[in-house]
Amino acid sequence: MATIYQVSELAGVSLATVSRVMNNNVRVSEATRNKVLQAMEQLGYRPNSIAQSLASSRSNSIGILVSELHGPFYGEMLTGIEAEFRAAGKHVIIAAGHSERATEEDGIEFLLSRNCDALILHVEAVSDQYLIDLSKKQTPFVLLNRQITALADRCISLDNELGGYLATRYLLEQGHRHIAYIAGPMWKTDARDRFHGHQRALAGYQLTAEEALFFEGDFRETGGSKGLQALLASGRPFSAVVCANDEMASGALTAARELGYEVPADFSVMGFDNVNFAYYTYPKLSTIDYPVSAMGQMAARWVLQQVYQQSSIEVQQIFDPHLIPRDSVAEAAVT
Amino acid sequence: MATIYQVSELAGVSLATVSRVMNNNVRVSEATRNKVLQAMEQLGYRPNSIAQSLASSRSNSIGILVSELHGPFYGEMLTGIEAEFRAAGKHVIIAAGHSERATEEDGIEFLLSRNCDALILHVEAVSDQYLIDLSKKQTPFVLLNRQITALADRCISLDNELGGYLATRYLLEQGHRHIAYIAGPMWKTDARDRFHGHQRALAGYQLTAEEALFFEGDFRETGGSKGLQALLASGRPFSAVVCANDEMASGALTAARELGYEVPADFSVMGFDNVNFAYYTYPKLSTIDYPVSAMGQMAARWVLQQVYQQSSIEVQQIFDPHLIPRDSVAEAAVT
DNA sequence: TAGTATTATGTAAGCGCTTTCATTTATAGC
DNA sequence: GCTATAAATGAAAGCGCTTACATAATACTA
Repeated sequence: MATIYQVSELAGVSLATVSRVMNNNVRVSEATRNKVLQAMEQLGYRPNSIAQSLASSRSNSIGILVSELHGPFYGEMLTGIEAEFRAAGKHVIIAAGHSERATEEDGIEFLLSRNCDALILHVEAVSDQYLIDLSKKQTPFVLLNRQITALADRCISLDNELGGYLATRYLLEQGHRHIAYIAGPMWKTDARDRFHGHQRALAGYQLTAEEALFFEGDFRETGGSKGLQALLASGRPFSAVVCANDEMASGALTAARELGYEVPADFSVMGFDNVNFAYYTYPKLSTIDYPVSAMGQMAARWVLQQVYQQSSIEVQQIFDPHLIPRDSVAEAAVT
Repeated sequence: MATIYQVSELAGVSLATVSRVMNNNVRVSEATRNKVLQAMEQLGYRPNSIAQSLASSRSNSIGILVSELHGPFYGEMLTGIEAEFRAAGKHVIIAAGHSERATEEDGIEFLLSRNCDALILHVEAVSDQYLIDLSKKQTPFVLLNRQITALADRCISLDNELGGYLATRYLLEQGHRHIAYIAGPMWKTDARDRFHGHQRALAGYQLTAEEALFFEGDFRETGGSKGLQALLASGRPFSAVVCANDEMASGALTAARELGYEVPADFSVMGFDNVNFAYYTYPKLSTIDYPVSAMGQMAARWVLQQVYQQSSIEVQQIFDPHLIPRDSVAEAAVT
């Protein structure tokens, strides 16, 4: 591989000049620039990004930590991130945290050791304090899908409360008055926020959430099926159930079918997230869209703006979810 | 950040010695090693991987090019790859090729410019010749899910023909004799191979594929629904349809329902790939499992073995698919 | 115990760039 | 035409490591 030195020789200029041409430094005359460009072409020169990084103390790499690389969610996020950085000539190093504290901390440590210029973190298990401490170190980072007051300016998240509100309001508008709720693990902020939105929507109709119609699930399919069974077993009538995510909604759908109920004829089901398979369930799941790709892209922009000084870029920190009506919700029968 | 120099000062040894303890070079006495380790600890020293790379001309990074980062397929693959490399202290740089020639070549160029030690490529649009040319350059690479004779030793792929065979044989075993086929784009090798497997299975029962019961789809949902409509319109009776992938199978399922047919009562449907949502369709899709995560892992091992000389590692190049029976296939009614 | 083979450590030359500072060359002002 | 100023280029010092090669310390042999 040709080096900058060979280019400089062939072009008959100094190293420094070649470097200037590469970095589009203004201080090069047209004539020289052309000579250099031609020499590069001729040698098939490609800069050594490692050497560039060492000399400039910038790796042009951004570390991404997500919980999983598979699954319907993170792929979308990565897509948004990668596209944005690729266009900017930066590259992305990925690591998986598997929602476990030790693995997440490990992953961050790993990315840091890779000299990333910045980090985009989607972490669940690590403590707020850990992140606050991390923020005092060198490497800047953004947090996706997490709100920490002390770090508010580096958080990009969804208005989960609004999403919860929209889901339940939709059901109310369809005439439902007895609405069951299958929540996520309530120690997770987003699970709590979604439920609060649910409560607010009910309050708008002078209703409150009934204790007997609440089930705390685990954001997985089994949580949804267990939840539906528990709800049914409670004996309290309901005409709709909102699930705090699509996995649980899918579980509820399956359980309903197995128990001989028909959705949405017997009761309606709402999901949350609009993951890819929500479209493949039967009936197709009505849900709340989580604009995860856009949020990933925005995280990338935050980095571009804060770390690489691309100041023209606008950053939006809070995203709004919106309703995706499909087939799993119907109007309530008039009682 | 502390440098190796500061460590060496604190420990009272030379640069070289510190470097040796880092690289676990044997030629260091216990006493010195401990002194150095302690100094590192004390300074919170972390080696600068960029400088290491420049000096050793090894970046410890592996470039991954996949078609998409989202979707049910590539995430699994990346999971397998990342886990393997992470454990080996290597890192992964990802880029998306979007199944377009220019973007794929671009992506490869990009990864190359990042000084990757090796590449793992899942490319569809780039020509065989391009890859053969690439193989003559410095950077080694493995090909996932692609067979090129001239590059056989760096191909890791699924036995698609076998998969196609298994799918159809299963249907035959269930008593089906009139089996329709919705293929992928026949210019793609895997689509062709799967179809050949189908033919071989039929031949085993002294049957041949009927022209009228063949439809060339596009591996997408719409291809499946259009395909089913065309098949139905042909007027030829069939009791089962095998789709060359799960997306098309899902499309067929939806179309069947919309046209008033019931699966598997009216006819059975087979998919291929076993992507995550295959479990969420109704009825749950019987399909052929594509061990994509294992294959990703194997690609990573190939790299570890070939590029980083971890010779103890075994590499398997051809993977076998296997049958996943679920609910979309039933026994054929006796005629 | 001298002489040799080993083993442990140090010295210093890069790796391929960026960037500061100094120098040369062109442009302008009078 | 000569100085003052700006623009273009060059020289060279790193960036933080690895790795020959040289040297010093220790162990082994006869």
